[in-house]
Order: sequence, then C-alpha cells, then structure tokens
Amino acid sequence: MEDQKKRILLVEDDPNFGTVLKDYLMMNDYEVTHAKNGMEGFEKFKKDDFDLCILDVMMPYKDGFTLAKEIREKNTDVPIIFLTAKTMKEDVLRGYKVGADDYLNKPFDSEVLLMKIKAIIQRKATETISDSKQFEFKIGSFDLNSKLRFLRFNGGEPVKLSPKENELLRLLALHENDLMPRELALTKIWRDDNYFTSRSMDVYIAKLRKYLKLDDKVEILNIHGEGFRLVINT
Amino acid sequence: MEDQKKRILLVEDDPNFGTVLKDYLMMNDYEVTHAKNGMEGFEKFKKDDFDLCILDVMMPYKDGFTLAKEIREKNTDVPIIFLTAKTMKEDVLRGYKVGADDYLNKPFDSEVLLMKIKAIIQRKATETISDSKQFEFKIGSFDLNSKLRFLRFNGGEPVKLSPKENELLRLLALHENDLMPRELALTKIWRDDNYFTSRSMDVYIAKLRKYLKLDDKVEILNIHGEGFRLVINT
DNA sequence: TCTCCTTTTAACCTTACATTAACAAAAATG
DNA sequence: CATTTTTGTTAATGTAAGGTTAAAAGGAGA
Repeated sequence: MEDQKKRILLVEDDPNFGTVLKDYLMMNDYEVTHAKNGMEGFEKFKKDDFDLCILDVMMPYKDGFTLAKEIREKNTDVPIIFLTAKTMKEDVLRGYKVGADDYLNKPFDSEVLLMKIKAIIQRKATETISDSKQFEFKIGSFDLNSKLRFLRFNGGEPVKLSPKENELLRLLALHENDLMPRELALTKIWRDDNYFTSRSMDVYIAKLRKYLKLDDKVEILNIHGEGFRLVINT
Repeated sequence: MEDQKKRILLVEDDPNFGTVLKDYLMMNDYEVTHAKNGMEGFEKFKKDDFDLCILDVMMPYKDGFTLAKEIREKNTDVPIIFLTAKTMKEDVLRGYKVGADDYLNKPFDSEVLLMKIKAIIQRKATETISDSKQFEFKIGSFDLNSKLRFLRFNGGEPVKLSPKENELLRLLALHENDLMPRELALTKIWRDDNYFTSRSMDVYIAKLRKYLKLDDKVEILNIHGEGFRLVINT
C-alpha cells in the first residue's frame, strides 16, 4: 500500500498553472495525470483508476461540476477536490451536492493542498477496507451480482436491477443480519439526507421486498428510527 | 427525531459572535453547547458526548489548538472544525496536525459552515463500521441485543424493543444487581429531569417488568427516592 | 420528437412510540 | 395515623416513521 504511489487525476485548463501544480504534486510522490479540459478529463478517468480527482470548476465546454457528476456516475467513492476561482458560495454548495470531499479557493497555498490530499486519501483508505471490492453475494436462495446488476433466484433467470435497487441491496447484504443504518444508505447512495430522499429509499425497500418475496427465508426488517436489517432465516 | 439531534460543542470567546452562531446552529436543528473559553470547553466536553466540536483558535488562556489536543487525548474520533481569524497558513497546518477535520476562515458564510458540518458528521457516520461497544447482555434467561433492539427469552422468538425501552434496559443491565440512579437514566436517556420525564420513565419501567416477567429470577426493584435495581436471583 | 426505464414526489394508510392523564398502591414524613 | 410524596400501572392521545401504490418528472437513446 505505502510503496504504491497514489494516483491523482488533475483536470485544469490553465496550462501554466496546471503544469506547475502537476510538477509540484509529482515532486511530492504522487503520480499525476493532467487533463486540459472536462472531456479529456472524463476520458482519462474512464481509462484508469485514480485515488483522487482534483477538478477546476471554471473550464470551457465542460465545467468541473458536470465532470464531477459524470465521474460520480461511474464511481461513487473516489474523492473529489474542487478548485474554485473565488470564494463563491454557490460553487461551494453545489460542490458538496455532487459529493465533493473538499474545495480550495485559488490562489491557495500548496502545502495546504498537500495536507488536504493526504488527509483525504488516508481517510478513504481506512474507510474502504472490505466494502469496495465485494460485488457478489449469496442471499438465501438468491445470488446478487452487484457489478452486473442482476439478482437470480435458485439459479433461474436473472432479474435486472436498477442502479439504486442494486446499491441498496448490496449495502443491505454487506450488513447481512445486522443493522444497516438509514443514514448510511442515504449518505452513500443518495448523498443527501432529507425527507424526500428518505421516502425514496422507503420506496426502494418496498421494491426489494417484492423481489425477495420468492424466498420466505429472506426478509428485510425495519428497526424503527434506525434503519433496516436483511435477515436470512435458516 | 427529537432524541437524535446531533450535538455540537461550540467553544468561542467572543460573546456576540458565539451567541449568534449558536442560535443559527440551533435553528438548523443541532443541539449546541456553548463554552466561552478553553477551560470551560474542556469541562463541558468531558461531561457529555458530542458529535462535533467547533473551536475558535484565538482564545485567551487556552487556545483552540491546546484544547483540541486535550480533546484528542480523551477521544480520538470526534470531528473538530477550527475557526481561524485570518488565512494563516501556520494555523491551518497546525490544525491538521492536531487532527482537525476542517477549518474555516472568519468571516465565513454560514451556509458553507452548515454544509461542512453536515458533510463531516455524515462522513463519521459512514466510518462507524462496528464499534465494539457493549451491545449484548445476558439477563437471566434473556438475551438483550441493544444494537438491534430485541430481547429474547430462552433462545425463542425475539421481542422488539422501542428505543426508550431498549436504552433503559441497557442502562439497568450495565448496573446489574446495583443501583441505577433515576437521575442517571433521566439525564442520559431523556436528557431532561422533570416531573413528566420522570413519570415517563416509570411507565417504561412498568413495560420492562412486563417483558421480564417470563423469568421469575429476574426483577426490577425500586429503591425509593434513589432509583432502580435490576436483580438476577440465582 | 417519442419511447422506455429509472427515480422522485405525492397521497393515503398503518404501525410504532413517547407522553400525558388518571387513579391506585406503597413508602416516607412528622 | 393522617397526609404528602413517590411509585405502579393502564389507557388515551398525538405525532412521527414506515409501507405501499400510483402518478409525475427526469434522462438516455432511438
């Protein structure tokens, strides 16, 4: 882990600033891929795995937020830091909405950036212990393939799951027989915790229950005010 | 939702600013304890559990960093946000060194602070994997699972407990065969000690007695004017 | 544009919970 | 022993959370 250089995707349209920043990061032992605009950024993102994305907000053609949204669709976990030109409140708030981990106002101090990078990467490292790599689950007589998004009963015809159905069921499966806190699903899947996302989640719970009805040993229980519990009765 | 308001410790020596900030946070559904200086801040921190600390850096007697260090010694997890008067790089870096989760330069936008608070608290929520606090108790022939909120008699069908039933029984179990002071339950569970909460607690004691009747070796005794005692007769 | 699929929002209903009231019983007080 | 205080218990009430279905809104691709 330590001996592997961390990979950073830097998307910054100002060629001077971008190059300087890239060099600075490389001097500090990061492996940096520099994209000059949003399109290129997304292309490079799809081709490689990164530990962190640093996105300029103000870019022609495709701004940082749009790019962030696209990135989030592919990967819900990768940390994102925004570079905003000024202290623009709207920018900051919008950034958090698309799941920013932090933002920095230009001009910023490079050491501060370094600290932030370190803090964020380390945080993700502790967070992502077992979670992120598990994609196949046995749930009673069901098989869930969370990568291909299908659920199969008794080895029969697989049912396709929508992205949200899939993520939610996966999260429940990761906590099999244990509490899966409401808050966890809302922050991880919906990235927001309010009345409506909460109701939306309840709708999805109902959908999952419908799928799982085929096996009466499998059920999703509610723990009032806390969350849900996927139990497999033996 | 009343009992799961997030609790914030705000340490800020400027009385005007502190009060305004406190009110603002309270308006946004946080429970705020306001300490006027570092000493008081530490005292209050020791007395209660907080979900987040917001510390002013510049304070007489005991500055925010020193306070943060003391807090970290007691609790390695609680998120800390610093308020720094100016963009002082040294401050920011020093802040990260003592384990800050974020910092804000005064003056700051209150909505941004709110977003940061939300983001940080949510992050901590997701990190909580399986804190090995004590959640399982053996009470005579009962098993109490305080995380999943159920009580099982003799390995049979578990009975669901309401949050208050659960907390109260857990507190009694933690003091098994010993006095569990009224006041303790009222301050810990009800967070308020008055005639009505006290009566409410008595109602819950009655409910618990009903559950526990199944095992005649288990009983909840009253110690008049003092509290209750969960005894397990052998 | 018009589909199809997904997600959100709305509506309505049920269940779960906590509080409060009311009255009875026990314990303390003096 | 009369009176006050505390506790035991049950029931009624009000509110919040969750279950479910359907309609509306959004989004991607034809």
